[in-house]
Amino acid sequence: MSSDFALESIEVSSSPRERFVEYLQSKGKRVTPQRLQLVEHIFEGHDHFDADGLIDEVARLKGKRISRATIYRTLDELVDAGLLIAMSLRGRRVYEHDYGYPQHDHLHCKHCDKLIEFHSEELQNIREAVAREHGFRVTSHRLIITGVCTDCGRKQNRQQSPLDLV
Amino acid sequence: MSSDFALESIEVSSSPRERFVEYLQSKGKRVTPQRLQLVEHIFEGHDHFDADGLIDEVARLKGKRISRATIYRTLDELVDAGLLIAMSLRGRRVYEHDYGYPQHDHLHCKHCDKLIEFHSEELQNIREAVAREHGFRVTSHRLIITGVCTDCGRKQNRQQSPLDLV
DNA sequence: CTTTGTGCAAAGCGTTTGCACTATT
DNA sequence: AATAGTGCAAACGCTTTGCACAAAG
Repeated sequence: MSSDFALESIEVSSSPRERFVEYLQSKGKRVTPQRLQLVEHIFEGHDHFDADGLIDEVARLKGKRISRATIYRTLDELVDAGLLIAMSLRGRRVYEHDYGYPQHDHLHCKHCDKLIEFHSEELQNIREAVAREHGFRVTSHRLIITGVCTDCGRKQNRQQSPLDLV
Repeated sequence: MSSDFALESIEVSSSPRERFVEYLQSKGKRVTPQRLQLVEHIFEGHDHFDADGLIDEVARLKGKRISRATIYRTLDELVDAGLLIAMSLRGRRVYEHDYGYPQHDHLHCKHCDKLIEFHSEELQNIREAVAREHGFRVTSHRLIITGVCTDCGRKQNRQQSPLDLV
């Protein structure tokens, strides 16, 4: 409390890699090159991705080869560790960074599949009000607003999405 | 325009079966016993269901036997016809009545998988505001609030859900 | 009679798993 | 040395599809 670095203990800003290592150690799991390479790659910038895309990207990475199985297993661990959030979109799993990101929801363009983030304070209130009303203990929510983004709207939206499944 | 039944063309309240038949005919599709049996069964009361449950139920129905393939194909048609809405939950498709139901969203209990419906007027406003802000043309939205329902909460929530995927 | 729908079984797609081998602890 | 992780390929669960036969228009 009276440390020179008191503020640091509130504003811990460790890297995703560090957080993941901590998590692994706290669970008695091992720190492997594959796991490290994956956290680092995933947090090098791109935000929304699926396992398949990741497999492709990682395939042409310099380091150790990483198998499909390990990628799926590591993604689960990153979700457990609170570094990633998973959601289901068109029947496949999509991941996004959780660590260091403010709570948000998504606009989903059904033409180009793009995800646009937004934040709404009021949504939090709705969530609480509804939960209270139904005696429900909330752990999370997911709001996806589906439609057509500006770019695709301009393209006169020629084709219709075959299946309107959100 | 000057018909005796001008009002009827605004407030048509036909049954799901009638609507489906209209839809099929308008598309040049055929009205088959399987399709009719399915609409009727689906709109006989139960609200949220998946293809598998439907297959089981239909299996012990008196009428014509209906194959898995036909059930999947007909569900797609019912969605196209605007009678059902499909959503993805834990990686599987779940359907619910759209025809004759007011717009609503869901609380999803991750223990017992129950879906509870609720309606929020404010959510519509959020939706519009966000869309306007991003130049997005909205066609639909889906809000799922995940947590533990009253019943499961009482049972001291012993076990944790293995995968927190919404 | 033409054309679409059905049932079957096989294929597809994303994800998971069993197992022998490798590597971390 | 003991135990957990990896890669591989096979298995899985849900959904879709190709094809020959049946039936609606």
